[in-house]
Amino acid sequence: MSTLQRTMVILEYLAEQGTAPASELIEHSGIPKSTAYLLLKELLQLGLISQDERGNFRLWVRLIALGERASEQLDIRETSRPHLEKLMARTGLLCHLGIFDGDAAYYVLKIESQGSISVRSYVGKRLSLHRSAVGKCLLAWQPEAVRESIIASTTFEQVTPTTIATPEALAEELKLIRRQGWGFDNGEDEPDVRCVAAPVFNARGEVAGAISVVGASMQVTDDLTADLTEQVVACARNISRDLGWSER
Amino acid sequence: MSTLQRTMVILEYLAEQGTAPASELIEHSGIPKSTAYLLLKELLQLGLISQDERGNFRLWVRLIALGERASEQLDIRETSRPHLEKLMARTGLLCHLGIFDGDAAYYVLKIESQGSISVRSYVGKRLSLHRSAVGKCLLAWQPEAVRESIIASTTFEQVTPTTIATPEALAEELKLIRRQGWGFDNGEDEPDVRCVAAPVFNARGEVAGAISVVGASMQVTDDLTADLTEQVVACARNISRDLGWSER
DNA sequence: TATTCTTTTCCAAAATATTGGACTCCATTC
DNA sequence: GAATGGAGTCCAATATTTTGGAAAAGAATA
Repeated sequence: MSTLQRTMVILEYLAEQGTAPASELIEHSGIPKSTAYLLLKELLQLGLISQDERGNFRLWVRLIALGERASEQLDIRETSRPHLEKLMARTGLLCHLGIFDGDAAYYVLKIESQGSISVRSYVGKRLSLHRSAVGKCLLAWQPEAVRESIIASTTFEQVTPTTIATPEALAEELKLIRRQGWGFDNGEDEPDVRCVAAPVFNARGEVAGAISVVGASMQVTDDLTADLTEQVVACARNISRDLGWSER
Repeated sequence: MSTLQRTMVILEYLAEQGTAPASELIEHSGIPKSTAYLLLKELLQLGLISQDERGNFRLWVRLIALGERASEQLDIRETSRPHLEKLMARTGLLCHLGIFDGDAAYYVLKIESQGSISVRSYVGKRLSLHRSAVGKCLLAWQPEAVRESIIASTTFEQVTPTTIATPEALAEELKLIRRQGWGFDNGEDEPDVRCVAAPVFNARGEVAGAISVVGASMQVTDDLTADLTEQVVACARNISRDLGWSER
């Protein structure tokens, strides 16, 4: 495992835990003690982490700086923001933009509704590709080779009663999503949470991201779904147009 | 130069430039070609950067995720936000919170005023410790050893007519800042930009950050300064209290 | 299509980082 | 105050990464 991979393990762990002592980082990462201390020292020097008076480490200011610049420079994020704000205003629901990376999706923009619901989400949240509406949308429009390979390497833990359980079922659902032009999540990752998502395309016609509205199942009732879907799809299409996409 | 340092050079360059081809990164960083390609490949795999169809690199989603978590977990930032919002409402000026790291200060929070001024700043912006109000405040209350060593290693380029030019002048000014409890910047980094800053202390009485209000010199006139200073100092004190600080 | 230029990959030698284990330091317990 | 145990450092042997140069693959031009 390279230094960089090890670094990511440590930073990700701190991102989750907030703060941790060296011993915990060593145990979690499995890096030999002596190397770990060298690595931590270097991360400190680079301002990626800091250490408080009790010796605990936490993420630090250089990461904030880099993350902020990365956000600003992500075109799709800035393009989507006004559209998602409108969508949120209309639906009153929590809205997200997610993008695909490697073997997962990540929220990169979150527009909160006033009556903040109990659904916990945050920018940077990692989403499974087969247990989230955004993930499934992103996966559905990946090039076939990528899609196949991801399906093949997915492990289908049964997280809730509705979690997709087999590669066949997933492939089938992705086909459905492509056909209808939008995806959904009916409590597949967290019970009682429902999402509707739609893909956003760039000028080259590739899927650049996916937007979703999220709500508790009492908010996203079956009656509402049709209307909601229409709004999400329309919003996604508007963003795509702003990104230079045009149908056919 | 270690892999991690090289990585930072590349990421920082992309943070500045937004996007760059491999050749440019190689030239800028001075990393040998073959190593650079290996490094870029690894950064791609980790989702720290991405590559568009033309081969250009840019910062990517894992950095957004890490930066976002780092922000959220920075207590002083969340504690300061409401106070700075109030300060902005009262003064109508751009407000910042900056923290110290190693040999520079960084903005970690920015509260913009409506009539957005021409002063360009952003979260993550790196500030010189001797040419900014926030930097000078942070430096003024560092432990003496740190302060001395930073003064000794500072290079005093004359960026504007008012830039502090010698170690002696800097030491003198820091003494003044400590005595009066607040700092200022009279176009020392950018001509025509004025700032007033005050230090924020944590429960242990250490300087944890500094807040500032920024404006063009026509906005921050001499008449206004006294009143502004009072407000900034009061705001900083309130934040310090929220962080558990108590005077003596 | 041939030619040139640029980008990217490949390789074995050289440089660098990593490692286990022993050691120091310091706080806590007996 | 001796004994225990955790945290952190140090070192020379070992493993890994880095490197320049050469070659391959692509792009751009003629």
